Amino acid sequence: MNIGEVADRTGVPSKTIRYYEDIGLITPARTTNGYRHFRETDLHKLSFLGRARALGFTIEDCRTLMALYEDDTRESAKVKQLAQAHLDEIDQKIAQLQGMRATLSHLVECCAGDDRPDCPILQDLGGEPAE
Amino acid sequence: MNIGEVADRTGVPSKTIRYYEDIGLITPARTTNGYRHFRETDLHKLSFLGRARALGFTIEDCRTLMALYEDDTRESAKVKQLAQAHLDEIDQKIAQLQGMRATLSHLVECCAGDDRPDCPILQDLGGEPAE
DNA sequence: CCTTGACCTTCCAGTGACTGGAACCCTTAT
DNA sequence: ATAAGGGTTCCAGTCACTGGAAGGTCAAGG
Repeated sequence: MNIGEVADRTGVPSKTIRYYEDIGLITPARTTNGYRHFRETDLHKLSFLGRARALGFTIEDCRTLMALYEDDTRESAKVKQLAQAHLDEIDQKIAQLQGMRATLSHLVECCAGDDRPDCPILQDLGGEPAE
Repeated sequence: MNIGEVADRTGVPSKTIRYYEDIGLITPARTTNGYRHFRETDLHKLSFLGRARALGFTIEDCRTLMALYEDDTRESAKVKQLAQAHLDEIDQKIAQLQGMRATLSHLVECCAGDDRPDCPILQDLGGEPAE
């Protein structure tokens, strides 16, 4: 299978697939004309990567997860630890965004949003405490 | 005032201050020895930038916001529009992260996390639907 | 006067995870 | 013969910094 079809079937763009080969996440075979030749295992790996990335795991996490996936003697504790750490990061990000959201939505509500220059958003950014 | 003190007082790192000058967000004066010389207005701008960045505005948004801040004839509607658009983005990000969080926390809960290899997290990433 | 240490300067490279584009090769159909 | 639609490599750009090297400046202490 060529890269285009793989991209279609896994949802991972060709560019990204080439990039993943570059950084050693996959190692597709080559045909005599130099084209990449993808087997089922490559498809499977790419789908795995796509899902892991969609869950927000970093590339390095994905590398580790793939290694664990292919290791029959793994301890599930390692996987769980990685996932839990990632979950904690997600929670932190959510909390940070919610903090931003709270401040910003308050400011947006306070701003008249008309043709006059008075603006509590700019006042706040300028250092005047918003009420 | 030199860059170090400005960094301390605004909370914006020296490196970042130099970067902001580089991209034209601030234009501090120079003393004869080549050191940057910061006035109160520069401090004020940097604090403004620090707060805007903390709210997650992009650098380009900050540029626009600063221009509006310094424009006495601005229409607050423009500021509000920018802030609202950013708020929408934040909401999208939060939603995306909460989606990840939901899936991941479910998987983490399902995983025994012991010395055995069985792991619903990897099963799911590998394409076997999680229950 | 010399040195030490804490500043400051510029410039270049790297981060993460791609993405866009140029320049070129291969295959198939018309 | 040629055109379309694949594929290939390689280089540059994204965003907002951050780290580090190599060197200039300044105030204090010996």
